[in-house]
Amino acid sequence: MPRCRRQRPREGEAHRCCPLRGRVRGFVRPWLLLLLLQHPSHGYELLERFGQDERMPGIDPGLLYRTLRHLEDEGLVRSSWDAGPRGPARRLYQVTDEGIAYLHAWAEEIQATKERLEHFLQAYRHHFDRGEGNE
Amino acid sequence: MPRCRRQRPREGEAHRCCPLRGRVRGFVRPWLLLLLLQHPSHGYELLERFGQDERMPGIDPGLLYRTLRHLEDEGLVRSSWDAGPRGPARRLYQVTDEGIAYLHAWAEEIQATKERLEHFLQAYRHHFDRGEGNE
DNA sequence: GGTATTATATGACAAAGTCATATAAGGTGA
DNA sequence: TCACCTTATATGACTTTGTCATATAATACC
Repeated sequence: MPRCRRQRPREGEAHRCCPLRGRVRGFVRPWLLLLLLQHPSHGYELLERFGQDERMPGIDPGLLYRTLRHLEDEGLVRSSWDAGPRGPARRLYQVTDEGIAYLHAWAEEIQATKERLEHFLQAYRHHFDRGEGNE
Repeated sequence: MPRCRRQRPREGEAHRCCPLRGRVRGFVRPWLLLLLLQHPSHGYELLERFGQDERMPGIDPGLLYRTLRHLEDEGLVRSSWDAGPRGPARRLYQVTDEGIAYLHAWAEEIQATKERLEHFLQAYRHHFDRGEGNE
């Protein structure tokens, strides 16, 4: 795999290859909504729920908490402080009606994206299946 | 659909809703490599090829030209000036061996992403199929 | 009291995408 | 010749998404 040549490594450090390269992005928001719809959670728990299933995208804590805040700013989720059975209080999120409408729109978009990925894979396989024997 | 509340509209203009919202991104580079592999093109032609098929993601000219340059910086494509039959000279791109290796890696990643999207859609449908009758 | 765990959060930055606009060569017609 | 259109490449300012490192604070446990 080629390394990124644009990003200069920091002083005294090995070159750190761009981790984004090779990953389709923009998929965290609908997952958060769906997980919260399955049952209301706080950030830390969502972090664990994301980590448990490898079929879900990995997530960075900073991104998770910031995304939750954004979703709340936009009225897609609502939060309330909850003094759990132990540990510090946590912010419990749940999806609003607007959030559900948003999720439906997202699901359609994801369906379309899935079809585009399928089209790509089909074109990709077609190219290399045909080319294999001739080159 | 909810509107973005973070982005302020410009003076005298209607609020312009975030077009990114609701779209899975990060998919332009492999498409460029595959299109160029099908046959070498210059930027303007790629722009048209992207526009012709709705199963491909839309692309902005600025992003296209910049992405081509990045791919070249990274050694994934090579370019040469080509004085076409008419109009100004254009930069003709073709994929390198490194670019092909990169595309193969991308294809695996896209396969995995497609499966993650399927998993999302499945969980989404499962949630709403079950919930529909009860609410 | 000191340390680990639980929990939320911010700052600096990289990467991808959007929108507007600049620049320039070449073709065409008045 | 000049104005204007098409073809073609490119840059600047900005937003959004994601990464990595780190800060902060309450609670639990020894």
